[in-house]
Amino acid sequence: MTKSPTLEALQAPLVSRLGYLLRRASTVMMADLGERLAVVGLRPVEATILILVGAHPGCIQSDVGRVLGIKRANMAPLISALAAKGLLEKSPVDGRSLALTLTPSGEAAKVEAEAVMDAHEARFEAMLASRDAASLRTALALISWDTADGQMGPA
Amino acid sequence: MTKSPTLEALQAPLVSRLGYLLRRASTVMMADLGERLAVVGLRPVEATILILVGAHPGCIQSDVGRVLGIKRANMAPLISALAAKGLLEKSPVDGRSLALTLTPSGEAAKVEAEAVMDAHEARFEAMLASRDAASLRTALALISWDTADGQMGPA
DNA sequence: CAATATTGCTATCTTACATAGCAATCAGAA
DNA sequence: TTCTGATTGCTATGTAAGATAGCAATATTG
Repeated sequence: MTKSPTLEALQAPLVSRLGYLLRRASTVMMADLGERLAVVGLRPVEATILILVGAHPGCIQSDVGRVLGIKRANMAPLISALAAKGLLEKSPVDGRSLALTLTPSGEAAKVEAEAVMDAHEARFEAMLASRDAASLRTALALISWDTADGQMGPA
Repeated sequence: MTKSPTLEALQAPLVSRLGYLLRRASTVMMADLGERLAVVGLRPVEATILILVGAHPGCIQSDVGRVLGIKRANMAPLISALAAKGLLEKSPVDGRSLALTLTPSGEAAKVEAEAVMDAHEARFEAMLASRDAASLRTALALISWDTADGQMGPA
């Protein structure tokens, strides 16, 4: 069917590249996480927000956006959607900032999401030697914080 | 009473998560690569294709798409654009498949792109202990190939 | 040969993310 | 205090990656 080079051979010049592997691995994990979270009715971004707000009740919407690298413009409808689902509440802390809190069902969703994510991670971590897992975290953390402004990119 | 946590504290529940770090690190590296390649007038996907075709002259368009996880529908305009830029040539190998080859200027662009990517990678690899760099590749490769069909996701 | 699969392609939809701008509000300097 | 500039939430809109659907031509297979 396919002519000369096998697909393995074709990608040879790429598999040695760190950035390529990173993107690939990230895609694979995101896909897996997406599927698993869909069962609970959440997208990865939403689960992330629930976990973050759950860990810091009353945190400010703009701060959440800053930490996750989500722009104000995209943050607004995201939070509104979660609020509309009854998972979190917005309460003004001053004339402009909104403090976020999980509702009881939001708390429940957060717990579910965390369980899903734990299982998800465990599956992948099991593929790695413990030495590699440790180094992986070290390396990824170093790369992740390597931004000009210490500010993060999109979540 | 929940005071405003620092951004560092806010993201605490996330930095321990492998998938989160992966996505972040991937974004950081892609952003860097994007900027650097823009200088040469290429996007990451385009550079990747040039490198791949350059390493395997006469390879089939559909195979390139398969390896990079790019769907036929999106592959067509991508290749056409590179051909329109005079960087590669399509030549029918049978009634339906197209063999891809770099033009001389495509070859030049590929060399430039490879230089840019080498520098790009060196910069990030320099941040890591050699032990971590090695483990990082091992780990990423394992995660990357962990797909149901052995087929890759989007590039 | 007939049935099926593959390839390249166009058109279109969805979704993540970015930009622009607005009204309200807060904070710091004069 | 008052003026100025920055911040917050928000709406509307643009852009770009990727996915889906379907077509015509061709190749492969039973």
